[in-house]
Order: sequence, then structure tokens, then C-alpha cells
Amino acid sequence: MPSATVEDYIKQIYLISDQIGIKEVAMGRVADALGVVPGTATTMVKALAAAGLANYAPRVGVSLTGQGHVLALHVLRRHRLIEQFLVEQLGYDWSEVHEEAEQLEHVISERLLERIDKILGHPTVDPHGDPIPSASGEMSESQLESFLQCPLNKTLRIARIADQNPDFLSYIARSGLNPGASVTITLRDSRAESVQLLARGQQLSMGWGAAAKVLVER
Amino acid sequence: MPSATVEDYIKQIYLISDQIGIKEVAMGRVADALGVVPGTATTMVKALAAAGLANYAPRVGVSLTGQGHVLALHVLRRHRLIEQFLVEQLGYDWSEVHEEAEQLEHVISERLLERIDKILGHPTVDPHGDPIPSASGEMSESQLESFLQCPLNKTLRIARIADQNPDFLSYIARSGLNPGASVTITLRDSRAESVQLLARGQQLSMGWGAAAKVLVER
DNA sequence: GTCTTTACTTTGATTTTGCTAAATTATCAT
DNA sequence: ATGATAATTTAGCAAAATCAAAGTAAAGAC
Repeated sequence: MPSATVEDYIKQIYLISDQIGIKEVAMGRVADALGVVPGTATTMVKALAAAGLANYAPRVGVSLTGQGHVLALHVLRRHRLIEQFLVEQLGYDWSEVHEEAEQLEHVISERLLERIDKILGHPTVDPHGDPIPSASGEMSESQLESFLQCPLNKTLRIARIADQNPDFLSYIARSGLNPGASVTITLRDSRAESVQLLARGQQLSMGWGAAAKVLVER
Repeated sequence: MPSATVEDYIKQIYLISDQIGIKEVAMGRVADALGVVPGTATTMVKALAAAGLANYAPRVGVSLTGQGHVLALHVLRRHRLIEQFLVEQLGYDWSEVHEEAEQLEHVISERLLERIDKILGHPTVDPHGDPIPSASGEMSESQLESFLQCPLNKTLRIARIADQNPDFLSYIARSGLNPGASVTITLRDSRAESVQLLARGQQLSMGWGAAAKVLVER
């Protein structure tokens, strides 16, 4: 059985690769995501490669093997189902479940996981709007638009917040931009890299970076 | 923060000491309980002593310090609340929750624990009838009698099964001797070390060892 | 009272995961 | 090209938790 550390590495490699849309992930990014020094990441990734979970090319980066990919989806499934459970059944706020899930995902049994899945009615997204892989490893890949691409002056529904940073999430929550809420983008200024929007009757403005992390659907 | 291993050692030392009613626990018992070779237990217990959690006397045994005692009760609280939660909210059978709780007890946050405690209505015993220490470390110490001490031919209520062995628990569950069920002891033969009893209308017989682990109240 | 058995301790090695610091390679501006 | 800067790898070390095997002490057998 893979250790919690191995699972974390595999999960982060998957997430980074997915986020930047490139298969090969640079070691620096891996080290950053795991909060370790680069040398540690190199050592660990070599071990992952030796275990058949990843392909490692020195000075190029790391990518997941088929086996690694399967593991990543399993870990993600655990993480996201737990998040959903904490919100739905334990009264947690959606913006504060990440840390708890981060711990639980490594020790929860398959059996408990499936029981939670059933109780929640087999949800397909977690409280942040992140898709939950099925037990067999499929994931609904809907194409959402971010605040940077979506049309102006239309009422849209927040579908997903693509970030786990507690600070950012609590800002989003306080601004009433939870998944499910309605927004209208009123203005986008590419020179100022700024977006103006209307949510809960309030006028807000966000920078490019933050705006890119909020995904909507019509 | 103590590691999962440290918590396990402290918990086992507490349980053994409680069970045999002696403060000093022999190293062999510790090693057995944790499933490690004796040398490992010696090393670990020395580390516990160095951390101020236990007192260690070579070739005599180990006992908990005040600090160790507090930690033991915290771990036990987590373990037993989780067991109760799994049974009450997740539909687990009381005889099969131990393993899962064994893992979860080391990673659950104080916050989640208190939320579970609240949802369950601050229970004082877990599904096996084991008492749950309060957040401040108090534990209701009711004096129950085992099948070996209780009066004959009276209807008694099963209060607690003082064992975690899955085999034994599932035998108990199949025999209808769950905590809360009713029984009558019909005969006790000390030469044969055997107890005859009536539960769910069925006649059963148990040996001394097994009978000692079933605790009842009137 | 010696001897043997049993319980326990010590020692040295291993695995996993991390670190620091030095060495290497790549990149980019001049 | 060349030299500076940044990213990456290598090498050596450390802590936690384990084991195997050898040594030691205590307890009971005769």
C-alpha cells in the first residue's frame, strides 16, 4: 500500500500536470507543491519511478504512468468525497474542509468511502465544484469558463473555485461567490488586468490571477 | 504533536494496565499488544520515558506518567467517539468498527471530533459499551459484573464486551449478545470452567475466558 | 547451589522521508 | 561565445520506527 507521502506526491503531480496542461512536470513545481526542498523531490520522484508510478527524466521532469494516474484519481476521489461529506453531514463550511480531508484521505478505508458515497447520493462534484472521479476512475470533464473568458452582462452560475488556498477561499466565501451563486461580469479591462462584477447586489473587482480561478457556467 | 506510533504505545500501555489492574506493565505484553518484537518495544518505551510520557524500569516494566495518562484518555476518546459515529451515522455493525477507528483516531482534528460528539449527543459509551472519556478527561467508571460474578437466574442487560478481537466480537454478535440485549445465566460450573446462559431464547455455553469478557448490569 | 529456560535488553542494520551543502547543467544577456 | 544566474542533481547526513541476532538477568527445576 502506498504511503501517505507517495500519495501526496502522485496527487500533486497529477494536479499540476492537469492545471498547466502539460504532461511533464518540472521538479521545482513538485517541490513547491509539497513544501520540500528540490533535492527531496528528486529523491522521492526517483523512488516513484522505481515503483512504476511515474516516469522521470533528469532535468526534464516527471509524468505519471498509467498506474500512477489510477492512484491519483483514487486519492482525488477520497479527498473530494470526504470534503463533500464534511460539508453535507458535519456542517463544515465549504471553504475550510481542505486541511481535514488532506489528512483523512490517507487512512479512510475503501468500505467507508463507498458508504459515504452512497449516503451522499453519488455526488459528481465536491463543495468547491471540483469533479469527483468515480470508483472506476472516470471523471466528468465539463468545460467551464473562467471570469476571464465568460460573456459580459449575463447572469452566470459559479460552478467551481479552482484553488485550495484557505485565504483565497475565505475571501471568495465572504464575497458570496460560492459555487451555486449567481454573478454578472460587468467589465473586463485587459490593460489593467482587472475584472468588475456584480454578486449579491454588490460591486466587486478582481485581478486577472484571482479571476482565472473562478469558473462559471450559464 | 505525538506520532501515531507514540499514541498507539501509550494507548496500549493504558489498556493493559487497566485490564490487569497493575500499574507496571511488562515489556513482553507491550510488544505483543503492538505486534512488534521485544527489542522494538524496549527502544520505543525508552523514548516515551525520555518524552515524559512514561516511567521505565528495566526488567520491571513501564507505567504512564500524568502526562501519558492524559494522552491515553484523549486517544481513547477519539477512538470510541469514532466507533460510535460509524455505527450511528454510517450504518456500520458494532462488531466491525475497530479497525477503521484505529486508523482514523490518529488524524481526526479536535474540531471534527467535537462536532461528532455534538451530533451524537455527547455519548458516554461506545458501541462495545466501553466508556468514552470526556473532553476534559473524565470517564464514568461504573462497576459492572462479568458473566463470572453476576447472579444466576436473573434477567440482566449486556452492558459491555471487553475485547476487540473481530472473531470474538462477531461470535458475540451472532449469538445475540450485543450491548443492550437481555440474558439470564442459568448455570455456572467452576470445575468445568463453563457458563450456561439463555439469550434470544437460545441456550448457550461459554468457557471461563470468554465469559469474563462479557459485562452485565441489572 | 548450579543449570536451564524464559524474558528482556543491547547492538547494528534497514527503510522511509526529510534536510543541507556542494556540484552540475541549462539559460539568457551581453 | 562567455560569464552570471537560476534550476536541478548528487552526496552525505539525520530522525523515526522497525527487525534480527546476540548478550544478560532473573526465576524456577532438580
